[in-house]
Amino acid sequence: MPRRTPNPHTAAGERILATASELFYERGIRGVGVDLIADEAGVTKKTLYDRFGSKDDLVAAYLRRRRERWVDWFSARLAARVAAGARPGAERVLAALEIAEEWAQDNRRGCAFVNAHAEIGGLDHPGNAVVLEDKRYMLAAFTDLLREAGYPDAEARGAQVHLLYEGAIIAHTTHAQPDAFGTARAAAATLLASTAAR
Amino acid sequence: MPRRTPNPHTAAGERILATASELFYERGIRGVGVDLIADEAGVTKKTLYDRFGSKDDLVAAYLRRRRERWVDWFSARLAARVAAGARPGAERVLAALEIAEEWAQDNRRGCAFVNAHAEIGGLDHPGNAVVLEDKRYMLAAFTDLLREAGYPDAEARGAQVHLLYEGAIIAHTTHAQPDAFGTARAAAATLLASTAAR
DNA sequence: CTGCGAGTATACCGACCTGTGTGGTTACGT
DNA sequence: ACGTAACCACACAGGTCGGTATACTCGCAG
Repeated sequence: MPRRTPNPHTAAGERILATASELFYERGIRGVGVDLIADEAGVTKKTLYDRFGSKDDLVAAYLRRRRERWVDWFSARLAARVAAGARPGAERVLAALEIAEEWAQDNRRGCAFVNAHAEIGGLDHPGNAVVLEDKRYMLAAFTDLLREAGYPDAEARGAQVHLLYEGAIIAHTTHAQPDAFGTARAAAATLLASTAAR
Repeated sequence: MPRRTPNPHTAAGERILATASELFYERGIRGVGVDLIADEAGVTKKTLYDRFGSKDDLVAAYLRRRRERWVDWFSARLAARVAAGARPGAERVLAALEIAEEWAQDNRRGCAFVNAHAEIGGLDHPGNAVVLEDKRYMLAAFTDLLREAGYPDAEARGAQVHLLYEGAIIAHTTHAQPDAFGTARAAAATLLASTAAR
């Protein structure tokens, strides 16, 4: 066989992915058909299938793209805070949670990976790996921030902060708590102060 | 008008709701058609629409049923722990998190309300109210547990524990953390000890 | 015994779904 | 100038979606 899915990185492929990304996030994966995506992208279904092979693969590409964007944006934003004087440890963790809140303001449908995981039934879906990748990345981000500050229990505390982060996204998106990220930051501050005071 | 959706509480209606509840949770709301539900319940589509009016209303009924079941099970389980000697405050909060973990073991697709919220696009969907209801209930459950123990900052600490609870469910179902609920309990213990020690 | 609600079976509707196929056109590199 | 990749337009397949319609049977309470 030549190539199963040749190379999506063409002008039309880019448009398809951009369109699909917005539609998938806004209306849900199952709520969007490939016809609509092709139409909105100004492309025929033929081209879509030539570029991406299947809807499932397009979904996986969407998740990868979204993850890429988030990682770039998040790390750049965090680096800026570091450059602006955020000291290692608690200060940087709280900054990370502030950045997450900032992002959540513009993404009212919540975490794309949680949503995708909810919509994707089968475990064999090519998108599931990306979902897990994202969650593990954020977990590692928090533990790394604590480890670099010399916290002896960076693993444990990082995991705890990670739960606060995930919970805040849910509580924010479902409107369960009006100031979910503020709550998360308060909790994180207490947790990290408790360690530092030891 | 006589009655928009007459009365779902008939023998067939019960079978429909039971079948729909399992299918909706296991395969996702959008992943299940009304034809399948009717078939599995041994009922015609006519009957299904006579009982529930629309798929959206059936979805709302599913969420209400699921919430009812969870509230009953959770509160009974918690009452048993109280009867077994769990003291007010941290002990009961940790017990609640243990109960949630127990429940999560048997519900591998995670929180039905989070999943539903992810699948339901429009804010006008009759199921959205139930989702919010559940989240607010669990938030109140934690704050109540702390208030009854005389915590001065029951509101704030309860909200923080609620985030840990929501985060643990996400981290557990996405396999982001192997022992998400253990992590949540450790964090909750630290938070509540921090208050008590003050 | 009669009236009625509940449920049955079957067929249908228009719209939508993912995916495939056949051709024709444009643009670009060699 | 020629080949090739990318793209277009159009049509179609086979199936599912939510929802409706007609007409029949059954059990039971008045």
